[in-house]
Amino acid sequence: MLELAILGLLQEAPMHGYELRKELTAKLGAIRAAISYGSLYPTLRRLQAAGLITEADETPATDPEVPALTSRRGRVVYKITAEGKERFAELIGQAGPETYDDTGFGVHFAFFARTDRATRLRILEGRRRKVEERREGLRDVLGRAAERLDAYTLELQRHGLEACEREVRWLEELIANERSGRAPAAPHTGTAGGPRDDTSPPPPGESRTERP
Amino acid sequence: MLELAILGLLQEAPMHGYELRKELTAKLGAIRAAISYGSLYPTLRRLQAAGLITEADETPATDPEVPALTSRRGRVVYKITAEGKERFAELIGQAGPETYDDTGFGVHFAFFARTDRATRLRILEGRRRKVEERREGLRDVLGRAAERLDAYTLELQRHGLEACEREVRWLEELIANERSGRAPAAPHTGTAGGPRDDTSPPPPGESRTERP
DNA sequence: GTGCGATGTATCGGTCCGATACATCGTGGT
DNA sequence: ACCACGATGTATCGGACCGATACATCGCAC
Repeated sequence: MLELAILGLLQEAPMHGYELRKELTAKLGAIRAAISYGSLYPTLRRLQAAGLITEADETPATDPEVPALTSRRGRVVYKITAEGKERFAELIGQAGPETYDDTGFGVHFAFFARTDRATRLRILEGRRRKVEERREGLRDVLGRAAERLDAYTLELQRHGLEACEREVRWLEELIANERSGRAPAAPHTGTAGGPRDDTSPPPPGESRTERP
Repeated sequence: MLELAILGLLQEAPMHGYELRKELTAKLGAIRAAISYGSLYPTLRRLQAAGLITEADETPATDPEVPALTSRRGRVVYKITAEGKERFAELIGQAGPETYDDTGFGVHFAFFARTDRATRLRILEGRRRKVEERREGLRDVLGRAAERLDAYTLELQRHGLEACEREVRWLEELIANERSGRAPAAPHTGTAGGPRDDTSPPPPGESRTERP
């Protein structure tokens, strides 16, 4: 998942590790706490070894009025390669079970602006299915095993069940929006390249949120 | 976290790995998907090496009318030791940052019936603080960086924000209940030993649920 | 009698986290 | 003039947990 997220972010602008972490934390703040360096740096090196990203020379075109202090100390700025973009497209569209779990779905959703509607619908529906299964599991436990469980455990299940129900409702709204062309897709202002699809009118006034 | 959960469950009854997994999945179904064998079995062996659990002879007193087929093939039934109980008490009451993250809090909460009210309150409040911080972070992003983010990312943050708000409300109810002595603590019917505290009247008619 | 799904134990590689270490930059205090 | 401190920045190590996989037996239905 980290790989997908890094590739996605680097498509917006070249960045060094520290910056990547901050952006990632902001973008995925609803999903996970904060990305750790212990996974970030090794992944960066793996990606570079695979030719999906390369080191860019500092001062990435932006802010050229302070060119004097080029390559500020040890910073390593990465940028995505053509292979990296291909890989991203492959990853963002792929449908494995992990695409639908909490983290996987969250990351995919965060980069929905870089996919086409068909993919978005497929992922939204896969996620809905998964959450519905979880919901049924919880209902089962609450129904069949209720007397075996203590009140706190029961309360936990009830809370989880409600969260599932809420998320299913949220997903259904999103699915309906996609189907009717009213997707909240504000075609990103990034460094171009993204599939940027169909007409995409104003975002839904409704809001529900996700916190897997 | 797995260690705490295993120790907690084995306090209710001796069990073998497969059973442990099923019970764990039922009890923690609101928190996490399913505990994997890849972590369960190694943890079991670690716990045994540390003297916190031991192998029990099959046919654990229950169901003595079918004693003929004792030790059904390769099953290894574990039971908790006195040291294990001590360790559990230590773990359930301890307050680290990970006690308040999604998984950690969930596991602690699932075993709330085995702690005292003061500990429950401390954990509930720690969790509330953590969720409030997350909530503030999301509000910040939504406020300050809104125009930099695409509509999907924004929608994700909104969903996350609502989930945080809901959880804080839920936690506040639980805290109020604990304070007023109306905790949903149905002293477990397990194999005794648990701290089983104060008077604990009927569970709250209210229900919210948690799904970290 | 035989095939198949549930029961059951076990290992391996991989991903990610948390702690830790270390160095530099810019700013404010004294 | 000095320096302390917090933000910036890169890096590694051990550990927790997952997903895939392998393998064997039990009990039941056909």
